[in-house]
Amino acid sequence: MPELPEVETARRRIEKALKDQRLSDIEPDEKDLIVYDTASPREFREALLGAKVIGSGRKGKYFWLELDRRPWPVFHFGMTGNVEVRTKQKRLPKWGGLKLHSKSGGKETPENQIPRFCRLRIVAENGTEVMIIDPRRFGRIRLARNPLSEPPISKLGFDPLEKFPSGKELIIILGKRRAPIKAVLLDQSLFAGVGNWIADEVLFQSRISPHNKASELTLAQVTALRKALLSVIIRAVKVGADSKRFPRHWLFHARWGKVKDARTWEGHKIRHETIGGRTTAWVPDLQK
DNA sequence: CTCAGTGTTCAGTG
DNA sequence: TCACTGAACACTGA
Repeated sequence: MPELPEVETARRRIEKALKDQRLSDIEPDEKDLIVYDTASPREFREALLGAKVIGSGRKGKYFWLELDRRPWPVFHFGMTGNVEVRTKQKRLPKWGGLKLHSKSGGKETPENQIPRFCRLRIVAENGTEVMIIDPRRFGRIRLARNPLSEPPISKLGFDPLEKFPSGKELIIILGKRRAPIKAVLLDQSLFAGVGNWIADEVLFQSRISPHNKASELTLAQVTALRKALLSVIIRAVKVGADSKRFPRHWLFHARWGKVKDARTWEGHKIRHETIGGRTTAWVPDLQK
């Protein structure tokens, strides 16, 4: 579920698992189960093998590991990427000699198997394993000498957990955009890390219709939007992107409810339609 | 069998 | 050049 909170949570988990460790294995060796944008799997492997992890970083939906030498690996989870960490003392078998867990559904992967849809395994010298899981394979990996200063990260806009424009600054930025605010919120060159559910949640909480042209929002609306954006993201990060711990009143819990045409939020009908190329859930009764 | 899906990129249009 | 739109990508689960 990779929007900013999920990516930030993954980054923290990976840093905790690998910090101060040397990397002893990267698998698979040659097969590219995940797309490498700037390096072959072999180059990627060579860049990481033997290097020590000294930290990590993130901007928007990208994150990277800081090593004791360059370049560094940069990750993007695409639509369905995630991470699984194992801190076993005993290593799993080598990739080539084992079958991936093939059971679908919520079944636990047996300890002696690699999880279904695992695309990359990073092993540290103490046996800790970090596995990138990505069913749909929209995830991307690249190498960068300085992730923040080169594309695609250098093209990102404001990360809400770092510097973020004031309401008055936002009015000016949005004033140039004729597209629906929903589409503009998804523009990573403006709001790095905002994804589909966050955009919907933020519009809902600030009571703004996703159809409004960005340039036509009032200062009061932009101020409310800004406040909701920061609070939703900060809160989601605080609970480790665990949606079960999102506040009860969030639209999130209702937007994909089970009964198809009966989804409501406190009695108000939720409408689903495509805006800015993405399915949008909103509450016309409340969002103007 | 068909279709939507928590993202990004690229081609085409205005 | 910029802003914007829609298709493509890969694959599962409803």
